[in-house]
Parts: sequence; C-alpha cells; structure tokens
Amino acid sequence: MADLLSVAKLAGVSRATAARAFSSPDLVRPATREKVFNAAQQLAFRPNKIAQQLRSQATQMIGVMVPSLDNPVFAEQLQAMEVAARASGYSLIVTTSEYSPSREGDIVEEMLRQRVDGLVLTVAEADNSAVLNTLRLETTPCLLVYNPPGKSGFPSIGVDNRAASADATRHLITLGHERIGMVAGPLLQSDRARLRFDGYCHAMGEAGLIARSLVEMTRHTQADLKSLIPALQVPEALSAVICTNDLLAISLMGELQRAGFSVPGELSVMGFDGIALGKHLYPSLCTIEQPRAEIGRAAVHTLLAMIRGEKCTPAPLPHALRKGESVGTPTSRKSTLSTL
Amino acid sequence: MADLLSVAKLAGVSRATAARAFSSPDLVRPATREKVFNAAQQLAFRPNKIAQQLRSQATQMIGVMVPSLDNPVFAEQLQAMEVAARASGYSLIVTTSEYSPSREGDIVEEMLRQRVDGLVLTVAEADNSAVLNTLRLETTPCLLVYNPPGKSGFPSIGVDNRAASADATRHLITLGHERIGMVAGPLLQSDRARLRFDGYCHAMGEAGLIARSLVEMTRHTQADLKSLIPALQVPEALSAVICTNDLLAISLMGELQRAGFSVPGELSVMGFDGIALGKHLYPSLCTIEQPRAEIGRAAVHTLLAMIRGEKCTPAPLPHALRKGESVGTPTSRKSTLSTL
DNA sequence: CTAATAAATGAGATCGATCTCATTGCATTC
DNA sequence: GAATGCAATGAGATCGATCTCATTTATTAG
Repeated sequence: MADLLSVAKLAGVSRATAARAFSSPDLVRPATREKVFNAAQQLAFRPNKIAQQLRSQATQMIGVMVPSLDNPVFAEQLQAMEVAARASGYSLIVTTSEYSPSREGDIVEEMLRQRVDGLVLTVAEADNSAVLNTLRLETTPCLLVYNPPGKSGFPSIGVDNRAASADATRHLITLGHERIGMVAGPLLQSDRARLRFDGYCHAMGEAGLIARSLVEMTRHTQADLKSLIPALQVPEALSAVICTNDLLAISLMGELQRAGFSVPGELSVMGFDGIALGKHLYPSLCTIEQPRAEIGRAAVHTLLAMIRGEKCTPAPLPHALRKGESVGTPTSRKSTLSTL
Repeated sequence: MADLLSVAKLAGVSRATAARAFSSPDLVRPATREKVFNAAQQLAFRPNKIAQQLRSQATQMIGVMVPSLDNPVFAEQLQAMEVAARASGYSLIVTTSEYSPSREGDIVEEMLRQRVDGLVLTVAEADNSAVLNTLRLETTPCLLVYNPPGKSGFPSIGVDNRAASADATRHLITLGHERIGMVAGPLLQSDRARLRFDGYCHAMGEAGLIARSLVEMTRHTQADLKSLIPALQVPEALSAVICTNDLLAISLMGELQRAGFSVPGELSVMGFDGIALGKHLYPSLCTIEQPRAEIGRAAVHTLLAMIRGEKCTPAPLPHALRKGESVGTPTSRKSTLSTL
C-alpha cells in the first residue's frame, strides 16, 4: 500500500509538503497541491490511520462493552451509538462481557491497550466493580450506560430505574390491580434489576399493598418459565406481574398462553425496556420504554464531551409508559393463578 | 502513560531488552527480566497496541459491517463473532450501513484506513456492488455474510436461501396448503430476499401450484402491515404466507390477530431467519432457522484463515426448519382472507 | 533594483514498539 | 591462557504521518 513518502517522491516534493497538501491544503501552492493529489491518485494512496493515531495520540475510537447483543435493548442502543459516532468521525470497538464480571476486566484492559479515546460500558454491578475500580485510576474517560449512577462515581446515561418501575406498578394499581408480582431473570445480581424491584416495592407500599417476594429464576429458559406456572398456582391469585425486562415478559406471556391462560384476561403482564418488537406482538407488550436510541446517542455525545475535557453529570433520561394489550383490568378476571 | 522506554530506563536496560522481556522472555536473563517487570509494574506500563500495529503491519482487528443491529438476526450473529474473535485475540470494529449502499463505500474506506486485517460484510447487493468492486482491487481479505456467493467472487458464509425457502414452502404444501403467498419487506432489493422468492416459486411450481405474485411493502411499519390486511381480502383465500424475514412475520402475525384473524386458524404464517424470540411467542413462530451464531463463528474462523493466506471457499451452512405454532393445516380453516 | 516581509517548502525529530545486526560478556575447551 | 562459541545486551533503523524550525522562494515596498 502506497504511503505518503512514495506519493511525495512521485510528486517531487518532500513528505512534509505532501502531508500538508492533505491536512492544510491552503499552506500549499495550488500547483504543488495538484501534483500531490495526482500522485496520490496514481498510487491509490490511502492515509494510514495507525500512523496518524500514533503521532496524534488520539484514535478517534470508542470502546464499547455491553453484556450481550442477544438482548435487543443493547443492540438497539448500539445501533444508535454507531450512527452517532460515525457522524462525529469516531469508530466503535464493540465487545460483550457475556454478563461475566471477570471478562469485563480483560476486555477493558484490551481496549485501553488499543488506546481508545473513551469507554462506554454497561457493567454487571456499578458499585463494587473491579473494572471500574481500575478505571478510576486511569485518565481514559469512561461513561456508564444503563447502570445507575452511584458510588462508582462515573457519569451514567439511563433512565431512573426506580421511578420507572414505580410508574409501571402504579399503572397496574390505577387499573385496579392489587395482587401484583414481580418476576426477575437470572440477573437479579444486576444493579438495575434491583432498583426496579425497589421501585415496585415502593409503589406497592405507597398504595398500601403488599409487595410479593419476587420470583427470581436461575436461568431464563423455556423450561424454567414453564416451571414457573405451577409455582404461580397457589392460594391467593395474582392479577398482574411485572417482569424486569422485556425478553422475560415476552417469554412468560408466551408460556402462559401456551399453558392455556389468557393474557391479560387471567394475568396482566408488564415488561421493562421497550424493545421494538414488543409493539408488534399480540397482545402488544405493555412496558416501560427506555429510550434506547436516545440513550445510545446521548452516550456518544456525552463521551465526546468528556474526551474534550468537559466535566459531565448527565441527568437521567425520561422513560415512558408504553401501554399495551398485555395489561388489562383485573375485574374481568376469572383466574386460577395464585400468589406465592 | 508510561512507555517501554521509561520502563527500560528505570530497569537500567535498553529498550530492546525491555521489549524482549515481554515478547521473548527466554532471551532475557531471569534477573534482568525481573528488573524489567518490576519497573513495568511500578510505572503501570501498558503496551501500546498502536505502536505494535504500526510496527508489525497487522492490527488484529476485523472490520464488520451489517445493515442494522435493530434486526436480531445481525445482532445475534455479531454476538457470536465477538466471542470468537476475542478468543483468537482479535477485536471488532462494528459499523452499520443502515441498508444504504452509498454508506457502504464510506464505511469500508474508513475501515481500510484503519488497516483492519480483514472485513466481514453484509452488503445490500453482492452482485453489482460498488464496495465489492473496489475491494476486489485491494489485498485486504473480505468475506460476505448472508449475501449469497455469486458473481461477486468473494467467499460467503450463509445458508442456501433458495433451498431453504423451498423447504419452507414444501413444509406448508405437505401440510396441505395450496394457496400460499409470500410477503417481502421493503428490502426486496436485497439479494437474499430475491433468492427466497425464487425458492418459493420453485417449490410451488414443483407441486403444480401457482406462485402468487409477491406482496412487497414499501416500508415495514405497523400502519403498512395493517393496510396489507384488506389487500388480502379478495376473491380467493390464501391459507398461508411466508414472510421473507422473522421481524416481518412477527409483525404480520400481530396485526392479523389484532384484526381478529386467527393464526394459524385462518392463516398460517411462516418466517425466515430464526431469531431467538420467535421460539417464545405464542403462537411460536414457524420459521427457517439460519444458524446465526454458527454463521458468526464460521465468519470469524474463515476470515482468520484468509488472513493467514489460505484460500477459502466455504460451503453453505445448513438451515433448519423450525416448526412452530404459527403454522397449521389448512383444513380447519374458515377463512375470510383472500388472495391478491 | 534591492531590502524587507511573507509565503512555500524541506530537513529532521517524534510517537512507541520491535527487528536486525553488532558487540559485550561469560563459559567451555584444548 | 588463548581460542571458540553461545548467551545476553545495546545501538540504530523502521513502520507512516505530522510537527517544529530553518531555509528557500516569491512578493511587496521603498
């Protein structure tokens, strides 16, 4: 691959002049500039970013780590990030921790070696995170996404999980539900899932209702969900459940219907996240919509500001309650489902 | 950030020795090695990949371009790619073309400037693609994913779309369906969607059935899908439709049900892709499963082989027919849906 | 037409790691 | 004790672009 030096030679100028023809064309006489451009054309010259990065000590690359791209909530965020980053001349190095805190460290170390200009991370646990403790000593700007801001001290982009979950709960309460449960995936270890549980408890208490102890599943598989159904058939009937994320809600809804229960007739199901697909299902998923694309864009723009050296304390982004057919009033219910 | 030179100084050795302590420890006397390691530790030395890349003329980075991460079929592939790449010491630069051929060129150029060791692309049109024509002149290994192998001349990872679609059609025919339609998204311009239409036509002809002219939607929105429903209510009733992808199938299914039609009672709906969510819906989506994760892994391994200089002509990966509740027999049908 | 000033260009260093080649040091052998 | 050999280390070049500073060329003024 042709480099600047060969272009310069062919054009009969020095490296410096050839470089200037590209980076500051107005410092170069038009005639000379043309000679350089022609030479570059002939040799199919393509500037080497690596050399530029080494020289300029900036890579224009953002390191991104999400738990998994199998969950659309992260994929949709990433899609928006990519567009926003590219619009600002940045590229993304994308990695997935597969929900494993131990991998988080290796991944981040690798990205630091690559000298990314900044990091956008979603970690398992923002407080008490090994990676974040390491990063605190580094100068590379780092921004959290979805993780609640907190002791970690890092700026964070996302919604107020506690408030959002409380809103979801109140929505059900307003519809007349009283026996409301919460179902969490295998990731209750996740900080945001816990906040969602908090919010639910808060809203329940506020309405004088009993927050049921939460159903936490060890794994998120079809079999596990199925096994959840009999577990729901005990003394007191639940009329609604909130799932800590949409994937879980959709799966649960499917299993309930498959087992012959009507949603929302016998049980209302609410999700959390607002993945795009939920809108198109029947019944459509009632959920808390996190503005995934907006979160992605805000993450990029905030990080770029941090890279420029600005101090950033982003405010939580607004969530929205997305009504959906998966939630109804409890009145019409003739349930056989029971509480735990 | 501390560099090797400062480590060398602190350790009282030359740069060369310090470098060797890391890259070929056995060439360095144990005592010296220790001095270097200690110095590195003290200075929090972190090797600079950029310098290594410039020197070694290899980045250990793979450039990936997919149309959009909003479609789980790409997100799931990418998830597997990331894990496979990391396992081999490679990183991914991820970009999205947003289905725009014009963006494809810029994106690939950018990745070439970054000197990625190889490219994994999903383009709009493999034959007659501007990007691929450019890349043909380059030495950077390039591999297509999902795009059918063809005139482009680039190796390609994916299933046999034509055969898979024919299998889907035959599945419906075997169940007794005769009036089978096909619904395509806004992307019939996409090469794979056309092959799927071909396969459908082929299987229909083979069974002596009439391949309906295909319904192509200009956009893939809820409103558009809704408008499709009356368009289906003409003279002859369809008993089944195949959608060119799962997202479309899921949305269609939702709209049909919302409009009061029973799936599969009045209309069987089949998808294509096999995104994970389809399994958990009710009715679960009957579809052609592309092995997304396997495709992602194969893409990485094949590309790495190409980078090593091996010639690669990967065989199509096997697809699978995933049975699902969205498809039934036409007998029980009391349809009001009609053909076009 | 020359002096003074501005514009254009070139030489060389730099970013950080690594490779080649030369040199030093130590040990083995006769 | 000198010679031969290998192990360990250092000096310097290299990867490709860009920046600083010096130098040359062009321009304007007097």
